[in-house]
Amino acid sequence: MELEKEVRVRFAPSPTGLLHIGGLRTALYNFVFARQQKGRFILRIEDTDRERYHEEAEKNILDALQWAGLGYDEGPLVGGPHAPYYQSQRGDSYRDAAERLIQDGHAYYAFDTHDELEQMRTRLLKAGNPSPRYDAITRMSMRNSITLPSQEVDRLLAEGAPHVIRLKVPRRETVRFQDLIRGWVSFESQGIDDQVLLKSDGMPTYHLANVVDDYDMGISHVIRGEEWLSSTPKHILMYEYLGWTAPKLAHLPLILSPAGGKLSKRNADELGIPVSVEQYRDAGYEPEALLNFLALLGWNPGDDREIFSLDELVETFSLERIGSSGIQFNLDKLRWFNQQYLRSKPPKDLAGPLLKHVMDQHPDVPESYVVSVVSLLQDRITLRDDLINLSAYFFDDPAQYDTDAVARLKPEAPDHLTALAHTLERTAEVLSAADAESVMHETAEGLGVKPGALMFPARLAVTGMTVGPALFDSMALIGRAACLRRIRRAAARFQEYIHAN
RNA sequence: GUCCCCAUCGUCUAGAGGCCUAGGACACCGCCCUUUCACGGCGGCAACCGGGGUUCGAAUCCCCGUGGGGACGCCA
Repeated sequence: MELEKEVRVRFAPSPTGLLHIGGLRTALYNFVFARQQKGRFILRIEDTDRERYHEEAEKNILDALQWAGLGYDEGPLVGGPHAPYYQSQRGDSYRDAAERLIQDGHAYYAFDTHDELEQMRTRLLKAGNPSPRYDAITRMSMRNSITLPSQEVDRLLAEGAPHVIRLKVPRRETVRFQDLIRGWVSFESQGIDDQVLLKSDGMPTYHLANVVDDYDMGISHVIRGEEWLSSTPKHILMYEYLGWTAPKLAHLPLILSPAGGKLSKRNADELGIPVSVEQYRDAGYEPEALLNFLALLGWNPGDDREIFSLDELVETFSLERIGSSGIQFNLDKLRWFNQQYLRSKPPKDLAGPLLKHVMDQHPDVPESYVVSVVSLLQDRITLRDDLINLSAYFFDDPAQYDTDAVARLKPEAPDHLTALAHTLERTAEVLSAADAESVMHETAEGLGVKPGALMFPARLAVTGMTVGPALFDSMALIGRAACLRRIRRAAARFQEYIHAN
């Protein structure tokens, strides 16, 4: 029986921009798999592209992971046995590997300039080759250590002439590998470019760096997006030439835009879909909801369960149950998940943002009052911040009234409200919901109308709106004095309105 | 264009040859609950891309088409 290696997985983002929602899903799958297998989750920063590097991007990625609660076992800030976890600081191992490949005849120096490469491409294009590539045939007409005399090569190298190191992809060979999600995948080597391994600035390309690092760091499973599937044969070739066993591979299906194509920044913005994790955080989404939603984007438990905490995910997750087709992003579903999480939390836990907001205007409002408001509102919000928009009348008398509703008011409404105020005035100082209800009934009876007929103007008077939580509960919370004040004021306002029309 | 991957309701999916009259969830539409709105409950609409095989039998296996996606950088 094969001895199972310790599970070590990595999330390897490139600090070129904000952490993408798809990146978070990749991180999540890696994290969950590691926890489940009692393995290690490693964060590695792939900062080999000095042109596109942004310092803030790295911070953004770290912050986003922390917000989501995906802690890593080894990586920036925390270090680990394979530090550094920045590719820009691991230069030597890449250079060594590249030179070994050259020694063994699996790679070569190439001295072509950008212009020469461009010329080559247009030449091939003109010759009717629709996809020009630097392959086994092309390389014979280029300036590299295969075509140039060895003295010339030595001279150029000694001179410090700009050069790259390219992988010497074999002419005719089938490269096969087994993907944990897709099964056997095979490529013919004719279709594979002589990939640049080491750039002229001395930095490795992703392809070299990821192979060397994954080996050095003892990565057992590479779980990454499907966009890497077509470059995997190059990696397989390198593992083979370097004499290393390749890690197990799992290529995740891509998250697609409802408009078609990858869920790119531009693509998504047009549809109003946030694409960076930061945007979701700022919009007020719960990290648990986002993670839960993301987990189900490509994976499913095989039964009807949909709500999973991170721990439950760790328990239930399996690579085998990840699908292989692309997934269209659905913001409605995420909003639904968010609602589920909001409803399941104790009101106290949701009060934060509202409390902060209220404190600016009303420093004297007790926290318990805000929590009561939350418990009244909690079932009817999608985002935590909705509380702020829906709760204004619990703290201030309505500044205006729903205009459509005012227009629908019956002529007798102001009198009814005045009667209601009279009844309310005679109740106890501390108003309970039951009190509010009997006030309503008593008034209606005295007026000879159905209580329902009174509810509508009363709600409008007290809240300024036509919808909201149970009116009696709301009145009890708002308090007798404020209700009285609001009802009287509304009676006057409504009277004016009716006269004017 | 070339190579690779994929294909069940509008969307996410269950389905590993008979359990399928194809199940669940989101969205949408009704009804109930609620003196409002939501929540909740009940119900409805709605799919096996097409064509060939294999088989007694195919959503499930194979082939071809079509469609979608990805990759074709000294980016990752």
